[in-house]
Amino acid sequence: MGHGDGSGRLVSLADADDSGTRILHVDMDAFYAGVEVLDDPSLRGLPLIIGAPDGRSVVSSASYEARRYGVHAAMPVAQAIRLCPSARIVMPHFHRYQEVSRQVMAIFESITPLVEPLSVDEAFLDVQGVRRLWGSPARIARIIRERVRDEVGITCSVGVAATKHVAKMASTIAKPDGMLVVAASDTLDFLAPRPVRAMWGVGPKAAESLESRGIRTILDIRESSQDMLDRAVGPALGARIAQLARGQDARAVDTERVEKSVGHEETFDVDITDRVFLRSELLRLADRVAARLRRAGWEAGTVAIKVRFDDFRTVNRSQTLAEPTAVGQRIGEAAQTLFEQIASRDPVRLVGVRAEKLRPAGGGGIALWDDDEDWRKVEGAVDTAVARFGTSTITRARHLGRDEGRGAARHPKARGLD
DNA sequence: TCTGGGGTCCTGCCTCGT
DNA sequence: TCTGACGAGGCAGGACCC
Repeated sequence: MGHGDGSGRLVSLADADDSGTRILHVDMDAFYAGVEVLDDPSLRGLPLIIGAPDGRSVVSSASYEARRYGVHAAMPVAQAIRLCPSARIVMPHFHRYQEVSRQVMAIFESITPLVEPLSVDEAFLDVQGVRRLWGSPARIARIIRERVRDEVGITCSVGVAATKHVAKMASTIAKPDGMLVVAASDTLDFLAPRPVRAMWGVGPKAAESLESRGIRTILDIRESSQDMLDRAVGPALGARIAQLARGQDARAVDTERVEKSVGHEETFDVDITDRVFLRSELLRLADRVAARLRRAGWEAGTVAIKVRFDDFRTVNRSQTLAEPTAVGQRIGEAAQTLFEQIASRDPVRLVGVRAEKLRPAGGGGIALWDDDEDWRKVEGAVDTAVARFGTSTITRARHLGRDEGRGAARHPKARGLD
């Protein structure tokens, strides 16, 4: 287990017992704020709020200096400014965060091929198979922390444990800039005193329901009947937390997670009653969704919309399409039809469009590859597609088969590009 | 006081086919 | 032909995560 090192950080001792561990959870510290400091060192040590200063935006990330004032992610920026008037407000630079994220993930992948990114700023690593190469899991965790700091310039926290759930909890406790190793034999003692809310998957509602029944710690979960847990949080979550509380978590590090839906939504600066404008916004969002689908080589089987009214009431509508599609116009028309089915004419603060039930594109079209071997599917003929993107950026083009998505038949115009 | 945007998963209800 | 049971799948809402 770990200890405080006097700086407020939690760092496991060099000879910490890591027996029975194989999973690392690595989490960047206040990632967006860290990247902003990296790019502008004059911000170091200042309370930073990452988020748009106007409109209805919320805090995307806050530096630890700002967090001391009670500022946290998802809080309205206006409220954050009231709590910490001296904070510097920085507009988010999401592309830059993606870029730094790729650097960090590349370090992980240079250590082990078993990397499961959870988001831009965190990942699970399974290091069982690379121990002979790099050493014990705790040693690998130290190497990663050093390399991320030295090669990228930001800090991260690492949890080392036998399971994903415990590794995740350990990294949270170790934050910021810390590391916590939980040997397999220490798992139950580590979990026992923690509040139920600390478990991954237990949010405010589930925690409230458990606490109202006197279940406050993970030990309480362990000592509760399955029936009681099921009544509190439902059978699925009840079964899961019962297992996790006993340190049982068989989930492997999954390197091949596939997207199940793709969507875009937008909150307006002011609430909108103009139906024509709202319909055009749905079409615009549908175009963006469709473009992403085509880039990824997917088609949508279902289109869903989300409408949030001025009183924050949220309505979802979805429709399964007769034919899957990645065409913006068709997704947009489906979205508009769903929108018309909503009777309320109250002012709208948000609309969203989501493509669900994704499947590989197989309805024909053209696949175009670029220099980076990224490919996108384009509707229409090769002539139009190649002319649209220019031969300088296209290295290969191929007809997509109707059934298999990437059929082999080649258009004469694609010859020479392949 | 004000509540983003991108997702996943679960639950309950309903319809439909067998 | 009618009826009830049952499972599958569609749909809506909500909790949760970063």
